[in-house]
Amino acid sequence: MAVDECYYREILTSKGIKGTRQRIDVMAVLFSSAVPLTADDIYIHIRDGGGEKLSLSTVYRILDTLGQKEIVAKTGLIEGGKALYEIVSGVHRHNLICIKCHKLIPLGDCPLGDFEKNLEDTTGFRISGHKFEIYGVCPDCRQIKQ
Amino acid sequence: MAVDECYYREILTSKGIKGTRQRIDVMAVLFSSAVPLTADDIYIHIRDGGGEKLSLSTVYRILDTLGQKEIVAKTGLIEGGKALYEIVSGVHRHNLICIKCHKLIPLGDCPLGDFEKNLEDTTGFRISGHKFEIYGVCPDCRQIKQ
DNA sequence: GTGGTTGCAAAAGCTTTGCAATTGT
DNA sequence: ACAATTGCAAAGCTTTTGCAACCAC
Repeated sequence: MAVDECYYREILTSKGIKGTRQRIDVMAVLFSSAVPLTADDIYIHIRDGGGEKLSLSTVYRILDTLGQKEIVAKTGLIEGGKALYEIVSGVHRHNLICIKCHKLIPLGDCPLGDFEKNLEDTTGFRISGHKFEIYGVCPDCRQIKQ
Repeated sequence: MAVDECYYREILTSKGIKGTRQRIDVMAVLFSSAVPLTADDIYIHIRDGGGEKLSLSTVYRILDTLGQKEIVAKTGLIEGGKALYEIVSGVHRHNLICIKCHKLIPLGDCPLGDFEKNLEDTTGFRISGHKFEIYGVCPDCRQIKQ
């Protein structure tokens, strides 16, 4: 995917940082994921996928750097004790998470626009964003019924 | 507050676990807090407050035990790398969090009941709960304007 | 008295950091 | 060429765990 690669490199250089192989790989994984990922998820994905050389500490450093450039955001949520990261994008996504099989289903719309607007008026906060995850049991796991 | 103490002890024994000094202290701190707390918050509060003897690992163990008894819940959110815990209550609470000073303002209502009901119908999930936190800049920090 | 709990210290994660080697511009 | 970035290993966190001492029932 040379096209994507150029795109990611362009984003990086436009923010004044180098377009390294490792940064591009991390961005590619995050951009192609519908759900937030842990640093370890990203590390495993790149190591087992492309076969590129990469260390876990580099992933952490890249996530931190991309966070400062507002390309990536730490979600503030944890999964199994690990922090979750996602691409910052105009599109607003939330997930439906199965508490049995841990499947994540991305939801299309965000129903919270009006609520936030109302909140700005009543509290004086300038609202910059929110985290919203819904938990339940997915249809498959309901059938298994254990 | 002997009254509260009896109340907490009663909750514990009704769940089949012992009403120890440490458990009662932890419950007292959590019940009196409007916002979720870290294990360390609770530890410091008890150690510096009542002067009772307590170790941090005990706080973690108590939070785990109370979690299994569904008296307390790990929120799934992190604050400065530490997990947050809160009392499980029928009342549904969410927080407005200032990204500058990290103040947490509890919000009264949960606007998500209808949304969840709708989601159950369209996805087949049985929804059991959700996490919802809103981020922004509080009025104080907007004035400082840095 | 007895089993459940605690304290302490050590271990086990996740994440960060120092430093020499490497790489992108 | 040079500064930025990476890899490795070690350190720094929070959280968990083993075990002897202790305490609520």
